[in-house]
Amino acid sequence: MSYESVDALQKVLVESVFHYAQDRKKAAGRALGTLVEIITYYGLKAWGFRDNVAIERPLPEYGNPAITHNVEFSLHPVLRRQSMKLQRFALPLTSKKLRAALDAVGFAHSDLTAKAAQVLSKQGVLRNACTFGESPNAFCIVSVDENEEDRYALTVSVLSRHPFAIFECKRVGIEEGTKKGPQSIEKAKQGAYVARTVSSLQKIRYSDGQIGGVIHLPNGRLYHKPYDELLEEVVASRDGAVLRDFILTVGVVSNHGNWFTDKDHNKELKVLAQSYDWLLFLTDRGLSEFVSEMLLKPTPELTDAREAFLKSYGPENSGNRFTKVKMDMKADLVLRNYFAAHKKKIESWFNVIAPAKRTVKTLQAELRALNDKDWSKILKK
DNA sequence: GATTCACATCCCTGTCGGCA
DNA sequence: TGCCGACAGGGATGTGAATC
Repeated sequence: MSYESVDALQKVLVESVFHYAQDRKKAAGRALGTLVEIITYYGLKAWGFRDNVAIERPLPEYGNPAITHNVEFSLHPVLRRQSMKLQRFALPLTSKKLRAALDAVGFAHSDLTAKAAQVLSKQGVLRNACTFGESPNAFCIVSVDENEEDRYALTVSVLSRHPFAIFECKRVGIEEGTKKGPQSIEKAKQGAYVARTVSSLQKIRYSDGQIGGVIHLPNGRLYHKPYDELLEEVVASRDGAVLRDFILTVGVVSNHGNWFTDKDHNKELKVLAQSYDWLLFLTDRGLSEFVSEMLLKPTPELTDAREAFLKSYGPENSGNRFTKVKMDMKADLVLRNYFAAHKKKIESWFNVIAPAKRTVKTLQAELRALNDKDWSKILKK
């Protein structure tokens, strides 16, 4: 059985999983939001950005550091990287033990202030993109690559504090009893505000209705052009003056029957589309295919993910082990394999709403181009 | 040293009611 | 009917104290 609409699917989750909650629909909606985040995160990993991704980092507004926003996923330049293996290792893996292991392989980290964290718990729950050290300009994350019995392979990455791209996920359900909707779109506007305030490349409206882009250069000049043209120029640039504070902003919203048709995008969708550099729609078909294959009609390759999801909810759950941050180790492995094995199918789950006539492939190419810049040179002022 | 718990804070999602 | 402010429940995360 496949579900055409996410609303129908949400109702199935209400009955089958969230029957214990006071507000069953709200709990199911929250869980669907978590699934959109997980699809985005594991998608980014499959695209090759695992070592670049940080989760829920505070990001200051451009030129206004007094206000920061926690950003769901941010992609940062990798300044240093270290692969390592732990043999005959007893869990839990804490940041303290990790630092001792780094000392043993001669990886310098004294410039980073230690941050306590649990990389992998005794119960086999890992922390994705676990941050365990920070400095004014950089921070350090670790990923668990492989595990066999008591042996673990890890990758430690020192990332520049300033990201080159951010991703924000939003999901909005339909309000019961309304024909047009949704009303709760006000929440999605919060994401739009963040998208418009963090990057040095800012949007202005021309009198003819077109959107222009403007960057305030270090020499005091305002450099402006039609937005799409300037965006393309910045992504292709090697000039530190335009790249240093630039952030490519990407929104990922889950599909909703009332939000748009091929001919008509409603007002709220237009707000989002003109706020992010890229706005991706995770379609009903995509989200329902993932939920069906993982939960409702589970395929063997996702069994461990299903178990982790079901263990995470219910009146007697002992902590969530299926979120973008905390993930069951077995579930993590099957998700990584699934997203790597079905790249093409998963890309087809997304519609590109903005920019017009572009594809997900182009977004990947832009992210790779940004990642490949000589950041150590660009970030030197 | 690791784990558990309480608490605070923030974010996500859904709904209600007042107003024009 | 559309818009918007306000509120509420659920959940994620960080911190620090207590406990194992």
